[in-house]
Amino acid sequence: MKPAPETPPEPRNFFQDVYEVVRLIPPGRVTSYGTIAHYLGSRRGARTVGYAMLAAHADDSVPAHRVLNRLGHLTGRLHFATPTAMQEALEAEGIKVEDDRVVDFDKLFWDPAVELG
DNA sequence: CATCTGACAGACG
DNA sequence: TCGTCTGCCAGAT
Repeated sequence: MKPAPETPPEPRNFFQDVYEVVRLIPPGRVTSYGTIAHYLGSRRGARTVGYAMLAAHADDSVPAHRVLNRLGHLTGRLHFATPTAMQEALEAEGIKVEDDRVVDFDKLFWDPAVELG
């Protein structure tokens, strides 16, 4: 048995975990920060998920444009290359966006806890 | 080394 | 019903 002086119960990389889940979001579908946080075990860690998305910019394989807040608003659109990049990326997948909000957000919602098991 | 901020969400008065 | 505060985690100053 190792003393594990600096090893928390589960040192899982939150960011890395977030990236994997986001990568699993199928085209034409969307999810929310809170849902991902909840799926990862941090119920109130939605904020950190948003922060992870910010860092995800360095990774093209992470479709950050499919992650919105719980209201279906494009909260992170200002963080993209251009203010309209996020909306255009969504529309390119067949998702309608009106007034910075995803239309039929409920129907397009993708819940990892349900879709993945 | 201490403090604040940030792409959120839920609880409380 | 609305406004305000706390919780979460990592990075920046």
